[in-house]
Amino acid sequence: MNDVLKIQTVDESLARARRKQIFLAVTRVLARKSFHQATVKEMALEAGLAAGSIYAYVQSKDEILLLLADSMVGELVDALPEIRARTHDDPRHELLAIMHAALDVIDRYREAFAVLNHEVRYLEQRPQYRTALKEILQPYKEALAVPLERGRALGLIRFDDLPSVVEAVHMLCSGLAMGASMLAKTDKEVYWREIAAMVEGRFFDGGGVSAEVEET
Amino acid sequence: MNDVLKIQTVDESLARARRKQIFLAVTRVLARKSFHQATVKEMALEAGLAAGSIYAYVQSKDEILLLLADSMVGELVDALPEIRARTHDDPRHELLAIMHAALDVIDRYREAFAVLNHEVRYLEQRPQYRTALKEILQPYKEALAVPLERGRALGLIRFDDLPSVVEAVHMLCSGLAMGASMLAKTDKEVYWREIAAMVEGRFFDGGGVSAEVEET
Amino acid sequence: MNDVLKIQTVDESLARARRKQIFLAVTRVLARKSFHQATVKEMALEAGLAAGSIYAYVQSKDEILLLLADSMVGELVDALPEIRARTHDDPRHELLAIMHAALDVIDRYREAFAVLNHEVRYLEQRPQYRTALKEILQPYKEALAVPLERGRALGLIRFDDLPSVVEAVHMLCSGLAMGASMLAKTDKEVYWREIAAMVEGRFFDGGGVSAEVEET
Amino acid sequence: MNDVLKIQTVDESLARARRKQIFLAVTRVLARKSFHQATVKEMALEAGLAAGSIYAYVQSKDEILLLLADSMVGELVDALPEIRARTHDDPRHELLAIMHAALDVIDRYREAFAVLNHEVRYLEQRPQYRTALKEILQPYKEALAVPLERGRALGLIRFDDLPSVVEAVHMLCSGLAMGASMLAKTDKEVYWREIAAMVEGRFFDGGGVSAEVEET
DNA sequence: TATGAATGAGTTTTCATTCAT
DNA sequence: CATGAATGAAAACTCATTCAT
Repeated sequence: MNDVLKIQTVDESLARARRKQIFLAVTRVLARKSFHQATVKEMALEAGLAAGSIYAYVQSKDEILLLLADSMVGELVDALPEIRARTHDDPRHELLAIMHAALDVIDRYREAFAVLNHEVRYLEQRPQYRTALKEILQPYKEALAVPLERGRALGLIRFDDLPSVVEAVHMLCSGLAMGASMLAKTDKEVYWREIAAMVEGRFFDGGGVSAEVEET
Repeated sequence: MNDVLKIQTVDESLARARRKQIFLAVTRVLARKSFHQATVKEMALEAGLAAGSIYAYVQSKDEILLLLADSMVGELVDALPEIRARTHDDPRHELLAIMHAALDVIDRYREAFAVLNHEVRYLEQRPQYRTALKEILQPYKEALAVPLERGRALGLIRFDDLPSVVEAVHMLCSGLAMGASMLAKTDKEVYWREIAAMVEGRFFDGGGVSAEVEET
Repeated sequence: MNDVLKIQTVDESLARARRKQIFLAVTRVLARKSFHQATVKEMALEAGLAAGSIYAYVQSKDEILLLLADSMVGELVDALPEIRARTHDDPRHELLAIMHAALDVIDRYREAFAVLNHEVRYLEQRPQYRTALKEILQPYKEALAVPLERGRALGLIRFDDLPSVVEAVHMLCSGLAMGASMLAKTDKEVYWREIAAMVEGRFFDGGGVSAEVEET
Repeated sequence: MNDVLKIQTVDESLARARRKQIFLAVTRVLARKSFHQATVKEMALEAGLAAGSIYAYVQSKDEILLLLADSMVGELVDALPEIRARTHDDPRHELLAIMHAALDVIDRYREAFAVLNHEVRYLEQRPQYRTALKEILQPYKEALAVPLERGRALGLIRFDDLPSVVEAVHMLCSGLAMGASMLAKTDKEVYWREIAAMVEGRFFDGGGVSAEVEET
C-alpha cells in the first residue's frame, strides 16, 4: 500500500483488508456501470460499508481511482519475490515474467483497468493526482527497471534513458492488455506469445525465452 | 446524417450546419475535459448556442455521443466517392483506402473518438442506443463490405460470414487508431505501413498495394 | 368577445375565428392533459397555429384561461336572444332557461371548465386577472340579473342585494355542473330536473329562503 | 403509512415523523399557491428540510400528492377505533360516523384536498400512480365496507356490488366536502345534517340517526 | 471507526416567450 | 400577421460529502 493513501489508521492490517474489500467491490461495480454512473454509496454498499464509511479510506470519489491503481500495483508487487526467485536473476526472463504478471493483473481486473486507463487522462491534468499516481506506479516501474538495468550492465541490452524505456514497456503492457481484452481467449494466447517474442527481439536482440513464458 | 438524430427541424440544411457546429465544439471541449466533467451548457456555448438550444438538435446529453458518431461516420462517407474513383474497383486498394480514411477521421477527432470508444460500452447496454448506434454505423460497415464482397467474388479473399469480417476490420481500425494515438508521429507512419501489409496478408493472402497506401 | 382580450386587430372577424379555434383546440388538449402538463406549443399546434403565433391572441399562457372563460361566456351570451324570445319575459322561465344553458355550456366543455374552475382560485389572487375575470363574467351575470330584477319588480321574489343573489345562482350552476359531471347520463337528467324545481322553489316561492342566501 | 411510500429509511419512526412534517408543510404551502406554482424546494423548506432532503421521503414531486393522500387516509384510519367503540357495532351509526370523520379530515386539509382531487385525474392516467393510489385508499374503503357489509347481513340495506356502493359513498363524501367548502360555517352544518338524512334514506331506507351525527 | 440522515451545490432538462425573417 | 429557431430563466433531481451520534 502506498503512502499516498495512508490515512490515520489505528489498525493498519484492518485498513489494508478494508481497502482490498473496497477495491474488489469497485471492480465488481465497474463491471456493470461506468465510474460516473456508479455512486459512492453503491460502491460502499457493495463493499459492505455504509454510505459515508468509505470516506475513512478515501478522501473523494476520484481518489477511489487511485485506490484501484494502488491495489493493482500491490498485487503485482506481491508477486515479485516469487518471480525473482523463479527467474534466477536472468534479466530477460525476469522482464518477461513481470510483464506477464502485469498482463495478468490487468486481465483479472479488466473493467476496472479499462476505466482507470480512461480516467487517468483527466486525473493527470490535476497536479495533486498526477503526483499521487506517479508515487503509486513507482514500485511497478522500479520492478521493471531492475532487469532492464541488469541487462544493460550485462551488455544484453543497450539504451540511454532508463525511464523512457520503462515507460515504453509499460505502455506496451497496457496497450496490449486493452487490445487483447477485445479478442477471444485463444487468440489472446497467440497474441501474448507473439508479444513476448517481439519484446525480446526489440529489447534484447534475439534470444529464446518466449516459449517458456507462455507456460507461466 | 442519420435519421436517428433528426429531431424537429424542417430546415434541414440549417440543422445540418448546427450539428456540425455542435460536433466540432464538443470535439474541442473533449480535448480539455471528460464527457462527464463537461456540462451540456459548456458544449452548447462552445458551439455558439445558448444553454438550452442544443436540445433542439439532441434529445439528451448522452445523445451527443450519437451525434459524434454520426458526424464521424458522415465525414467518412463523404470521402467514399473519391476513394472509389481513385481505386478503380480494385478491392484490395479500396479496402485499404477506406481503412486509411477511417483512421484519418479517428485521428483527426482523437479525443472525441477516445471518449466515444469508452462510453460506447455503457451506451450499448441500453437497447435504444444500441439500435441507434447500429443504424449510425451502418453506412460505414456497408462501405467496408463492398470491397470485401467484390474480393470474394473475384476469388481474392475467402470467408463465409461477411458481417463478422466487417466487424473484425472495424475493430482493427479502431484498435489501431487508439493504439497509434499513444505513439509519436513518425512511429505512427511506420505502424500504419505495417498494418497495411498485415491486413493485406491477412485478408488477401499477399499482394503489393501497401506501399501505395501510405502515400495517401 | 370581451375587451380584455382585444389586442390590436386589423380584421376583427378573423381574430374572432382564431380565438374560437384556439378555444376549441385548448378544450381538446385539456381532455388529455392538465393545463400545466400541456405546453403552449402543443395548444398552438392543435389550433393549427405555429408555436409563437398564439401570442398574437393571448399575452401569456395564463391568459389562455381567460380566453377559455371568455369563449364559454360568449357561447352563453349568444344563446340569450333565443332564450328571451322563447320565455316571453317570464322571469321564472327565463332564469331557469339561462341556468340550463349555462349548465349545457359547462357540460359541453367539461374538462376545460374543470380546469378553469380549479385554476381560477390562483388566478384571482393576482389583481390583474381578478379584474379581467370579473369583466369577462359580467355579461353572464347581467343576463342572470335581468329575470331576477324583473321577478323582484313583479313581486315574485324578494331580496336586497342583487349581486350576492346572482353570485349564489352562479355558484349553484357551477357546483351542480361539476357534481353532475361525476354522474351517469340518466342520473344527470333527474338531477337537473330536481335542481330546476329547487331553484324555482327557493327563489320564487320560498319566501324567506332568499333572505338566507344573500347573507352567504 | 402505506408501503407505497416507504423509501430507504430503516428508522421508520423518524421517517414517519418527517412525512407528517412534510404533509403539514405542503398543506400550508397549498393554501397559498397551486401545486404547480409551488416548488419542491419551497415545500421542503417549509417542512424544515433542505431542498434535496425531501427526496429521501418521496421519489418525485408528483409523489408528494400520494403522500398527501396517504397522510389524510392515515388520520382517518387513526380515528376508526374510537368510532367503532362509540357506535357499538350499529352499522348505520358507524357508516355515518366514518363519513363524518372523512368530511372532517377533508375540511381540515381543505386546500390540499382540493388540489389532490383535481390532480388525481392526471395521476390516474399513469398506471404506477393509479395502483399506488388504490393501495393508499384501500384502508379507507375497507373501513366503509365494514358497516355496509354488516348492514346487509342484518337486512338493513340491500345491494349486490359492494365495491360500487363503497365508491358511491366515497364520491358522496368528497363531492359534498368540495361543495361544502364553498359555503359558510353555519350552512355547512345544515348541509351535513341534510346529507346524513339523505344517506340514511338512500342506503338504509329510513331511520333516525341523523340528528345524533351532527353533534359529533 | 461506523453509520446514515441531512445537506446544497451543481446538472440536466423544459418551455414560455421573443424576434428576425 | 405568421413562423419557428433561439433564448435563458427556472425547476426537478442527483449525489458527493459532512457530521452528530
